[in-house]
Amino acid sequence: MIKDFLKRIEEELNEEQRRAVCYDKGPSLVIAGAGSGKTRVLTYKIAYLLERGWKPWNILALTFTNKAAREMKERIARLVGHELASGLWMGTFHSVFSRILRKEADKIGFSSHFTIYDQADSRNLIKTVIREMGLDDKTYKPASIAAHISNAKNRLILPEAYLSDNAVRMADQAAKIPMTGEIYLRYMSRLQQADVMDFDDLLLYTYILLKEHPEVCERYADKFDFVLVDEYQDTNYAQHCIIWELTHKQQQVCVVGDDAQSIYSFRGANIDNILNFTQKYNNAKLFKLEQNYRSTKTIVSAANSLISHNDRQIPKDVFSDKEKGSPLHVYSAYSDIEEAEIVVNQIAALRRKEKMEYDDFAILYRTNAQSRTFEEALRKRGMPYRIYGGLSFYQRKEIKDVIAYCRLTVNPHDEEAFKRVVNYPARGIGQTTVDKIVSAASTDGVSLWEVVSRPEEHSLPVNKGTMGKLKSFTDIISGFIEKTELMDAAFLTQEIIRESGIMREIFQDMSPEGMSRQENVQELLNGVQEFVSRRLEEGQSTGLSDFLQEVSLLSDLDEDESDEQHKVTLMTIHSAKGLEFPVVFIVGMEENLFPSPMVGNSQRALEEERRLFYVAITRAERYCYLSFARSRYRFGKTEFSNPSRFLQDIDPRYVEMDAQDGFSFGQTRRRNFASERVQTELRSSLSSVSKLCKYEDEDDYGTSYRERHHRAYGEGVGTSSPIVAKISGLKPLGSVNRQVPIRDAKHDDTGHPVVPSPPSSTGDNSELRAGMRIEHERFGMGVVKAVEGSGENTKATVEFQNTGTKQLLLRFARFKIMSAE
DNA sequence: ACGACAAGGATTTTT
DNA sequence: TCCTTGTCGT
Repeated sequence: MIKDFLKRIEEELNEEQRRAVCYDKGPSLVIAGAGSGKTRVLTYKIAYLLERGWKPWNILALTFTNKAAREMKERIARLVGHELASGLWMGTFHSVFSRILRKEADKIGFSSHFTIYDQADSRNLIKTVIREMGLDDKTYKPASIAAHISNAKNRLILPEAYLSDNAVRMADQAAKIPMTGEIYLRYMSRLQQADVMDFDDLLLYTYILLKEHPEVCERYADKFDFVLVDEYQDTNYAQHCIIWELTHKQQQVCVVGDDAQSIYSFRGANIDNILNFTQKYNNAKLFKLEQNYRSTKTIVSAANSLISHNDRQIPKDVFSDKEKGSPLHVYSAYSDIEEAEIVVNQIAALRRKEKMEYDDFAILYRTNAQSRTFEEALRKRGMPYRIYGGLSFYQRKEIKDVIAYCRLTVNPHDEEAFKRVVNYPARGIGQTTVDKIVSAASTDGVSLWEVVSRPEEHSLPVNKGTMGKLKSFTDIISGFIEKTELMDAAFLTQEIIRESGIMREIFQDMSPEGMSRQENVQELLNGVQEFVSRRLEEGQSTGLSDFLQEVSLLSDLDEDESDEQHKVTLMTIHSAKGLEFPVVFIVGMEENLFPSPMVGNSQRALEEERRLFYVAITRAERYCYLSFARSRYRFGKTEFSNPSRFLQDIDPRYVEMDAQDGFSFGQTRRRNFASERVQTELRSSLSSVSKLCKYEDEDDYGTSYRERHHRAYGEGVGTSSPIVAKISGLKPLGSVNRQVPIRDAKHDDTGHPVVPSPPSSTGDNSELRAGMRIEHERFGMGVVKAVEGSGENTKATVEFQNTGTKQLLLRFARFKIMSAE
């Protein structure tokens, strides 16, 4: 068994990768250059440990995204089987820690059903606190205070320490926000009061738990015999410290990352974690994966020459064995409109000459605002495209509303959820009433829910009519709470949508925006249903609380690959990290845009922008185009700009200038001033043209009617375009998904909640034997590997063609037997 | 309590 | 420009 695996390692990994995989004699740092097979090393390493007899439940693997965790789990399952892989402790920092925190919740003053505030909730609460303290929210800007607090949490500074830290005090004084510490203190106690944590708390409290309860710390440190961390360059101080607490005793930790791709400092990531790792773990072994399997020699060399301008980095020599390839092309455009045209022309030319598909191209930019001109240019040419960025699925109002009801049901003390839905749909409970509730709550030191469910005891000064309205609201929520034990998440969510009045509110609005809201809610219901089916098959609980735990830490729904068309990709460089494309256009290479003007004089910040550029270049497999515009429409008027200094950071040997116009780094040339009016006129005529043909040839266009409406109404296509893609595949409204009968549910006897019957399986599955081929409703075609257990607990191990090996509880699994062989 | 209008602000965003 | 936020009037 292990022999086979070693042979596989021999065949599929290069020498350095193999060394990194097989090293298990202590801490190690794997510096993985761009495109060097980082994920491959991580997955093989975990598989190797399993083959060597380490137990999956003793291995902890941490990632930053759910997607990364999921993909890695799948790849490991393919190597060692689903059975072993499913026992791994693998997930995002936040999801793994929230799991631990729920288990140990009583030790840190929370219940195991605590809910989670997203950034908006947290900001709202901070705003409330600022106002309650009588401070001016022009001086104390909630967003900025929230950033200060988040920073403090990421650096493990509690309110008490914050208040007594002199350096911090001076800094806040200088910034004219001396009360920040007090706001922080109140904010924290308010969260605890509501039995809620924000994203940063999931890290902060995990650290506190480990520090204040040595026996707990020891338990987990002993449990996790091996800890692996992906994207280590993006960890913050808190994450670093937690990892240290868990690993310093056993010293079995492997962190993987690339310091050259550290681009999230604005979210607290600290590049020093990776730079100083070998000092912190002083016998740590360093591996460098330097062979790039993605890009041409020229692209790799160009990227190297760029990044060599950074001082703070781990020396490495990334190289490629691929063809030399063509140089990076730099285009100079007169305007942003022309820049877009150049890009679009180039796409057309390459498609023709090199037989490329639209999805071979990516247009990468520094800021989302730049997408528009490209969108218009692509649309004008009838080229299909997809824009990532903008509002994610779970940030849409209608989704947040439903989730807020769910949160309130699971944790009625959740303040932000309460405020969000107490008057939605409108039930005549206005701001004044809410203010009274809040004030009564803070006088008595209880939650809003506590006040409204026992108004007499907390002397709530409202009139009879309002009291009645509050009563009917609490009755609705109490009704949901009673059902949490009886219904699964899918049924309860439907119930919530129906009984809360959200359905009436949303499903009568037939405007295009209304339709899209309906579809989103529908999509959420499908998601809950999928969650429930999956958990049933895996024999796990399916309550609303379980669903909420998962969904609170999800940023977007899974991408639906099935109806994937060939489309040009438009996204920010940040969101392109980890991806690759045969052809990459990096646009807007201008001073005042990239590097961002926000970097100021900070060397550190400038180096991060340079790393961002490095990330952008290294996304390209074969061709990389850079472009800048000498004039750009920004904030309503035309601005002139100079080429980015970063263009000079690339060794000219790897760059080719656009023939028609070399570029100078001096002043913008005068002809641009002369053409300002022409540009403006051109712009308005173009936009009117594009208005005229807006809905023409819809089917061939990148965005559908609906997608454009999302944007037009500020709902964003978003990272959500996968969702939009899903939506367009949905049935028109009125026909409702069979599994989630919103309409039909009206006829249910809602007065008597029942335990839902599990999804009916397609027939008697007792016939199932190993070797049979089946077609599963969601997982597709598969072969039965084994059947074990009896009666209700009969389980089958099935190897699916595309989705890996899964264990199914026959009682719940939905599949058809295709053949006996 | 809600719609209409004005003013101000405007990176990047894995959880 | 375009989006969010706040104020004002009904």
